[in-house]
Amino acid sequence: MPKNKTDLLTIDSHLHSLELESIDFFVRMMGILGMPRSVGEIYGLLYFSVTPLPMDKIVSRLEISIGSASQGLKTLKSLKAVHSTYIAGDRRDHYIAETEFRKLFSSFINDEIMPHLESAKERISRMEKSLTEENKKSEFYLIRLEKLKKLTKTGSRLLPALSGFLKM
Amino acid sequence: MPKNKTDLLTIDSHLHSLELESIDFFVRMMGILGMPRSVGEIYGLLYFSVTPLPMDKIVSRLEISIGSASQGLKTLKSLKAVHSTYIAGDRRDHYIAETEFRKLFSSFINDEIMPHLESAKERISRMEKSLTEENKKSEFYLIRLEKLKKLTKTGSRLLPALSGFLKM
DNA sequence: TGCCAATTTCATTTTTTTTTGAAATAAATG
DNA sequence: CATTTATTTCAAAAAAAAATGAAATTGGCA
Repeated sequence: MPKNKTDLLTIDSHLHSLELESIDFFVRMMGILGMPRSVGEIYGLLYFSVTPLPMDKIVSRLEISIGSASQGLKTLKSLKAVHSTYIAGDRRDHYIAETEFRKLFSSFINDEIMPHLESAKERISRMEKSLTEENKKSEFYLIRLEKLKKLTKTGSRLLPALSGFLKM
Repeated sequence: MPKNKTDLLTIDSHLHSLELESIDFFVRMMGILGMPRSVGEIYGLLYFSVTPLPMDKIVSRLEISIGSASQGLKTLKSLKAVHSTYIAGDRRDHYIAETEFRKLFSSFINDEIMPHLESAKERISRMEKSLTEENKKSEFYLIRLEKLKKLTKTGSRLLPALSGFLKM
């Protein structure tokens, strides 16, 4: 039983409406970035948690499996969207949401987008190699290839710079 | 039977290696944007097609179903990534890839991202309403809400402006 | 060192998304 | 206006992605 009103926010079996909205918010946000539901749920829960939460609390409050929780936290850690903190006398890891979205975007871009852009460049080289002598004389093919190169070049310059613009 | 070498690129049953690379390229690109495989395939094929292609050619060359082709073209049309063109004496629509990626991004942002940001704002209002009197006194909750507001504000300013920067 | 709680892994199940193709619809032609 | 051709729709099937939870592993601590 909760000792007082404030404790209502931390009972295992109950999600406060603020938390529900937060979870909903981040499930959709993460969804835009192609992240699975569980990742958004976990981040949404942590975002409004005053105290760091251990995995088993996350599992019980969100009612998700420990597998999902573990995998979701792994993803969030790799994105630097959460980090764990030490709590004296407790061997469990306790997680805190990183609230500087700039950092979050930055690692998302680096981890999820840039590798694709790198391999895209290789693919364009292969396209150039597979141009026949015939095609090489054609404006059409040369222009389209040029556009693809510009696309990847713009992408690999602009995207990493983007997070620098943000002040959040 | 093809009349000459150039026609090799347009035989139904055969995809030139340039086309294969192009399809691969755009399947992955569209994948990043959360688009299904078929959408990337169709765009990839059209991107290096000198002549506009009717749906049935797309179906036979990519070996996809007419349902996929129809749905994929619908998606691409709504993104302004392709448009159809009139060919005299042929009642089929013939499709051309839009190669100004700036336009493509612009409509992607408007169609796929902005609506989410709009509803995110509503969700934040609901969060404010569900703050208890207790919470309202807490720096913690107020700061987190402030950050969410800044996030959506930055998003809805920056994203539409982004395509303006691009010269592609 | 051996035990035990915490976490990760991964084969399986469930859910969601995408594709398929037949039927319905629309649109041009004779 | 009947017919043929092109396209869309949509229920069912297939494929892909995500969640589950038991077993394996890790790592602290007694």
